[in-house]
Amino acid sequence: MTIWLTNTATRKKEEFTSLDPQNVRMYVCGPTVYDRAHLGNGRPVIVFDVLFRLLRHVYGADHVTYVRNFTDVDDRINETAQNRRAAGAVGTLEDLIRERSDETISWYHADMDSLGALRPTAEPRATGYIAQMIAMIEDLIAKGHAYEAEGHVLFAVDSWKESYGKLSGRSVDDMIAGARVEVAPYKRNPMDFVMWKPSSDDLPGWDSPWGRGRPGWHIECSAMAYDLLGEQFDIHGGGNDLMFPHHENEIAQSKCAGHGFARYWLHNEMLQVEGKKMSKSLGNFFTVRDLLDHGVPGEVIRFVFLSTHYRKPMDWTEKKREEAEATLRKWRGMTDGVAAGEVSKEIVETLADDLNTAGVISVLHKLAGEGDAAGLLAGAQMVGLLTDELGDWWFDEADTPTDQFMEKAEYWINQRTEAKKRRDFARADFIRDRLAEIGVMISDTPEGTKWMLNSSAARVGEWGILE
RNA sequence: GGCGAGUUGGCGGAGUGGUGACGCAGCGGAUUGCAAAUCCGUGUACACCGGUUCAAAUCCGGUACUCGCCUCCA
Repeated sequence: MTIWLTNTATRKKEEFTSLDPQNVRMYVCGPTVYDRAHLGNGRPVIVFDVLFRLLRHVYGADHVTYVRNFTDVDDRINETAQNRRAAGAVGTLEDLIRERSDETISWYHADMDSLGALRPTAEPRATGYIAQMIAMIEDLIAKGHAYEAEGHVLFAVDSWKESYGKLSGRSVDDMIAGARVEVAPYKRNPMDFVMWKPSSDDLPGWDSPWGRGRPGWHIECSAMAYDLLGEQFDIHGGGNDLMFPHHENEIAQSKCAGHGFARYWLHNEMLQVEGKKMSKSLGNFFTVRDLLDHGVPGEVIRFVFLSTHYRKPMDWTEKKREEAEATLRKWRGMTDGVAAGEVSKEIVETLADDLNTAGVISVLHKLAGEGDAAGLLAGAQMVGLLTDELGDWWFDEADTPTDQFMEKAEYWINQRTEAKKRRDFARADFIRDRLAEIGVMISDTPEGTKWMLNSSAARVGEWGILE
């Protein structure tokens, strides 16, 4: 089985080979834990979860290391903590910062679990690797790739000028021409970026050779990847908005420290909402939790995400949500009580072709059309769909929520059957429509009336509307 | 301005040198008290202009348009 991946570093689809098939290593940039994850944050999580599953399938579940960090050094976290302290919260600033990060991480876990994402092998927090970052910065200074200025330590892009910008296809000179960089008199080159910056007393800080301060954003990934994955590893992933400057800076730091760093770079395209960029100003900004709370099952979100290739912009629309739900409802019904078969070769090959998840869904449709429930289930589970964990939103009569609900439902279905026998179709249709509102979906079959429960119905359990 | 991605039938979305993927919707039919579901049937698609080729939606060049990044936003 050959896996093909589009490597941003070469702009080509390449055959993937691992440095060590016994331990395939992948690093993905995780969230800054200042607030709930928005829907866009979910995309790389699902994309790289699928890759993780594929790698585990090909190399074995115990032979893949997947690291995804939590950035818990951030001014927005500090701000929340400061506000809480001002509002009378007890504890030191560090405690309050920790509290904020902890709660955000627990939300993130809950939300991403709802999308059916496996937990990575390791989820390091930046604050746990300050010593490693300091050591790396010292090394870069010693090697002449970084310098201290006014309490800051900056990376000197001129010391790496020939390679800086290669990943994102820019040159230092072009970027300076654009000149959208922070003006700071102490920078040798305007493109130089901060690896360490001083902290005032009301900000979190750690002692360092350059005084009490905190790390810049990029150094954490270089340090953690080195510590957890070694000098060189297989795959580095993230959203394509991170390509520049974040990934470019990671590369500069790590390569200049003498590390081989990542061999394959993967970037997912951005998410849009109804054709537009999701942003607070457009009023189309929402979190994963918002959707879940509005009754959109995590599995439906996952399906919609998988239906677009990861290198294309993905448009979240209400219509896609509806179609995804209808498809999943059908597949869930078809595979209910069925044991998963073998994952078809076609599924794995399609997935291995640069994570063609949309193609996989096509194959799943085909299997469904052929009535191959066992194959459908196995293939879907390969990409994290139709799993037990994501099935809570859907269940049929075999999984009746309560005996009372069951009794009520059967009572009214019998009432309807009686009405039908009397040829009182107005009464029968009334009952059917009300039951649908309550969440009981009826269908008459040659074997009698069957029903299933749609837990996302508007008035679940409101039997009063029938009486 | 610089860099990058994209443009496929009503909608979504694969594919990729040579028989109209697929899903949804639509239309016709079967079935049904009516529905739903299911089944059968049903579609002169590949932004535009050149080029290469026996053959291009697929390769090459250009144009237009859309989107993203260049601001510690995945």
